Amino acid sequence: MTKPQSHGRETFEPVERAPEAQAEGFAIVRQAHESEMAEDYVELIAELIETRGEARPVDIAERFGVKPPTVTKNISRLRTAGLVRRERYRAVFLTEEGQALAEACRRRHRIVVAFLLSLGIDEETAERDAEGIEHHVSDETLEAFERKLDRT
Amino acid sequence: MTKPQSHGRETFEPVERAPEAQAEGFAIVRQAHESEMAEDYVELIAELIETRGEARPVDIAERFGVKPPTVTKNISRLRTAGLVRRERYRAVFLTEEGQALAEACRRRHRIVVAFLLSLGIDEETAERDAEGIEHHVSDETLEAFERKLDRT
DNA sequence: TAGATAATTTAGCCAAGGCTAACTTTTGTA
DNA sequence: TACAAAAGTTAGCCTTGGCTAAATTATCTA
Repeated sequence: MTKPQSHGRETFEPVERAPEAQAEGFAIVRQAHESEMAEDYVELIAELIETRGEARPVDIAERFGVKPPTVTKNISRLRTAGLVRRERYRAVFLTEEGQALAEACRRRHRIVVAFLLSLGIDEETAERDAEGIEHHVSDETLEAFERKLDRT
Repeated sequence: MTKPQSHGRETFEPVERAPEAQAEGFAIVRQAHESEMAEDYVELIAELIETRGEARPVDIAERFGVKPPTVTKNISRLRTAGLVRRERYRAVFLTEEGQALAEACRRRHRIVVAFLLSLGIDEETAERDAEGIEHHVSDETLEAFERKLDRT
């Protein structure tokens, strides 16, 4: 089934890593998961405000494929985190902090998508994979993506 | 702060996507999160068995940076899922299915790491980013990574 | 402008995956 | 071989992020 391959480490024994280093890596991944919700929301909210002037819970729910009560709950978490400002039963807006985060996330998202496209991946797949990948791309890796793009 | 860039879409308006397509993308990401635990565990268990003959909960806990009770709980979930076989108070082993999954995950992991290294990213960072990224790489994207590696 | 419809929230449920404290079993050694 | 230390489990707690059903508020339209 798995045809013999031959790039780099493929044939080496697994890289030996100190348990603590490995544990730290998993801690980073767990942490990334915790900020994913916030990042996805501010990103989408910024997009909705830009394209239609406001971000309504009903639209957020539709885009995420989630029910309205879930959005209400998450929005209130974002409010607690200081990323979002709003009045009950009204549309959602971003605080300064929320805007800054959204800006950074959208930039990263664009870079990841562009990078995947540059590998010859189709748009649909690039967009979907980027959604999951972007939250786990370190600054170093993002820079590497940019470098590759610039010399295309 | 953000210097003007110029790769691909960077300067375009956000890609307009149908809400359903976007929702499906997020559903896929959520699904990936649900299988992450299983994938990380079988991957590590396979590694431990290979390097020291058995996978003990205490070692699994250390590598993940997690407490033993968490490992017990998750192992029992894997058992329910048919990925793992074991007796109480004993080391953990993989079922056929578990081994197959571990094999696929390790292969994917190696490819992602090798690909990041090929971009000039340092080992430590490549290893850490791969940990998060690997679970969100589609078959198409994995193939694209392989193609790039093969022509290096 | 009143009443129907649409949007939002509240309350309460669930599973996942963390944790600590306390208990049991296994292992290693005096 | 008995007992101390190490490993594993159990019980019970917490937060996150889903859900449904039902209540409330806003909006649209006849």
